[in-house]
Amino acid sequence: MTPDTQDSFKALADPTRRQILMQLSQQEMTIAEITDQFDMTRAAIKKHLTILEKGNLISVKTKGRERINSLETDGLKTVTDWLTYFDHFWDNKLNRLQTTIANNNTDHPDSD
Amino acid sequence: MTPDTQDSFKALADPTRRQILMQLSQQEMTIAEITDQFDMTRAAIKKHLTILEKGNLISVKTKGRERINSLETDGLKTVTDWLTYFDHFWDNKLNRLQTTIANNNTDHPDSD
DNA sequence: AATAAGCGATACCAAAAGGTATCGTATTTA
DNA sequence: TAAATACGATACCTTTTGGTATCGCTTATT
Repeated sequence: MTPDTQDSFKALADPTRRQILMQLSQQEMTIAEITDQFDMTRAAIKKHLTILEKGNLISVKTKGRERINSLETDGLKTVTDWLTYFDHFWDNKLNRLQTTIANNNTDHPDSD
Repeated sequence: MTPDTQDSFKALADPTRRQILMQLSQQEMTIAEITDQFDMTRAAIKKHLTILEKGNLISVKTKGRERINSLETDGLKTVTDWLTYFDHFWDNKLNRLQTTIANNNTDHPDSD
């Protein structure tokens, strides 16, 4: 059950799916309820939900003939964890910028 | 110059492009240098770079006949900003979990 | 001046993504 | 029990995506 970064990023790459997540952050919803919010068929929404589930962004519980979808934070954590890799660059950005400006007129000597 | 969330998310949805970003977080690189790190043609890498640039994840400066690509934090910020929308859910997750457990035997009578 | 290096742009291709239509199944409800 | 509801699954279609091959332009290099 290794968190698959690719599945999570891919799931977030579609605007409809991101909107679904925002809806689900407000309340749990069945497939039909989600479909009502969009201009596409239930089958299309179901496909999106499958992708979101694979990306660990939602979880589903069955209740009679209904499937209730709710937000799952695991996939979001996978993505934010990946993004933290760049924190050190974020911190160093000002330094790099200053270095760039300092070296702006004099090209580095050995490549001339 | 509104930051286009879709472009940034889409740019991050490909594993090759994420790897390129990690490379660029270490050092600026030309297209040829990046290509050396991957098992695909320069044309393919160039396409990825164009998508990364559109997502505000890299910037390019021309130096003679070379194009030097460097990491740009704007696109990363666009994505992290979007993700912060779910912070409140993150905080409330324990609450919701407890509520779910409490309601586990008695089906909720209404949709509250 | 001739040649090599670094790159942009385009045409082209196979596979994946996003969508619809349709049929089947399980669960409520009248 | 019969009908409606909520959904799963599949086949099918069009567009997008990720890749190659190729040509040509500009900038070094000799």
